[in-house]
Amino acid sequence: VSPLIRKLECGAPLSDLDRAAIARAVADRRQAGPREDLIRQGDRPHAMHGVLSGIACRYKTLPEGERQIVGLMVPGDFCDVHFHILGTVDHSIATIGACEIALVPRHAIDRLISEHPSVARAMWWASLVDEATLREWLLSMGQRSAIQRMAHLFCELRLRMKLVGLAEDDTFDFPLTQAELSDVLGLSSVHANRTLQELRGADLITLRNNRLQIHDPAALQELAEFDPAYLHLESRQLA
Amino acid sequence: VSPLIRKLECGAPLSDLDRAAIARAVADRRQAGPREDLIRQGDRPHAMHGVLSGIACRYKTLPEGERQIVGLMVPGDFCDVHFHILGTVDHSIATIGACEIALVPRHAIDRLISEHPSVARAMWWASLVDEATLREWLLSMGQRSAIQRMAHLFCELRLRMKLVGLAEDDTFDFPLTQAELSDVLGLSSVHANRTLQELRGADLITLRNNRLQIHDPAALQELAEFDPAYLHLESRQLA
DNA sequence: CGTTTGATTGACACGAGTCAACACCAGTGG
DNA sequence: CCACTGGTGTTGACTCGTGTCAATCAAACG
Repeated sequence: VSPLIRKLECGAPLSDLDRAAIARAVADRRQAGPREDLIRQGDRPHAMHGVLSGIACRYKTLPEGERQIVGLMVPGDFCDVHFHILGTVDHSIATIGACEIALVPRHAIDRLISEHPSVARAMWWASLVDEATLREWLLSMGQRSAIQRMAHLFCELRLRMKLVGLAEDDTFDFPLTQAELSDVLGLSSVHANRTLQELRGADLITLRNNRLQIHDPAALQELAEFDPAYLHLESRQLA
Repeated sequence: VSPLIRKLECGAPLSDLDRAAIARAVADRRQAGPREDLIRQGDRPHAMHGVLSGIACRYKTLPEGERQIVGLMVPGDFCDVHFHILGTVDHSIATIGACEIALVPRHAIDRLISEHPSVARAMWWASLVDEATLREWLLSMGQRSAIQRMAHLFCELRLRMKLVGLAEDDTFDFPLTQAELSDVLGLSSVHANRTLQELRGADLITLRNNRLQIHDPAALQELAEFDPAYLHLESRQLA
């Protein structure tokens, strides 16, 4: 099954008809290379993007070039459910590694939403979870130490990947370079490197060949003071 | 006019009928004292809150008690347009100083939205602006220095207050204590104090008796690297 | 092969946190 | 009227987490 459907099913129960309609809407796909901008700040996007494989990110930059990644999209996530309301976009969206992207034209979204209320509700749920995640990241950034932030991110990604069936054995693809990881966490890349080594040294994780393995999820969650409530999973797919 | 109507008008043009419907929906008011929790993490709120006067905040806390304020609501802002989709709430909402709060029962929201599409669109616009603001705060937290963060916050509040007509002469109510300000910015209260004094020393602002005056908005914006694009104001009410 | 990109390490600097003391109120109650 | 209080703001001294700069190393790649 498409991860997009899997993800939406977490937000609302879907009928076979709903699922079929989603499948039709996301039939148009394209491959995107690594580090490719999908949407640039100021654009007026005409289609919605959904991530089928790989990881994409939202980011904002400052005049001097400092970059902050303000969101990660894993398979199953939509990038821009609602941009047409705001006219222009206030941030950019780019792939991290290579990605497969579903393109949903505006009229297809509109039809999907108006004809399938459950799907509309599920997409609404997903965007509220995104917003809650943003708040949790802000909490992290403001109050957690570097190592806690990093641990917290890994805990979050573990659950999000698990949700779409991509985290067997607490191991999943993690295509971010350390520089990108530091842009997510608001650290310098040097410090990100040292923090990563601390986590490795404590035998909590292994990161090799763009695969991240979490050895002891419970210990990592305790270190991070991770509480999954903000993901609103309701135990539908946890473990 | 109610600040709630003023704010919504920025998101979509409203007819007299729309305005009257909003006015009816927000007719039920209550006074809230300072530092009063309106919604607690885990609650299932049954009514929507709108701020009529004063300032309220969203916040999250860590087990050890560290608090991060993840949003400020000024007059005209709704606190929880959409909570019913998610069941429980993942953060708390509290007043800062004394506030006047409009309470809108669930059924009134539903009716407002279904019978007045322009209002629905405006509320949607408002919640997308909230989300964009969250992203900007995350950028601030990750990449801007303490003094830039503080300057940026003041620039943002100036525009948001102006939007609802509450920032004559670039001066507006600012009821936050320094401790609360530090919870917004992710600083210690000592450092917040010193940063504030730096801004005062540079003759950029005056903060006295819970009133904030911005002497030189342009200079403050330059210091903060403030770009108002994320507020999506479209020059409807700027100056 | 050289070239490039990403990871790693060390030395050092600096922004921000911590702790503790003190000042300045606005209430409050004796 | 005046001590006493508790909350808030202010200051200094010191610590420590993170950033910066620069060199080196490893792996990928044309």
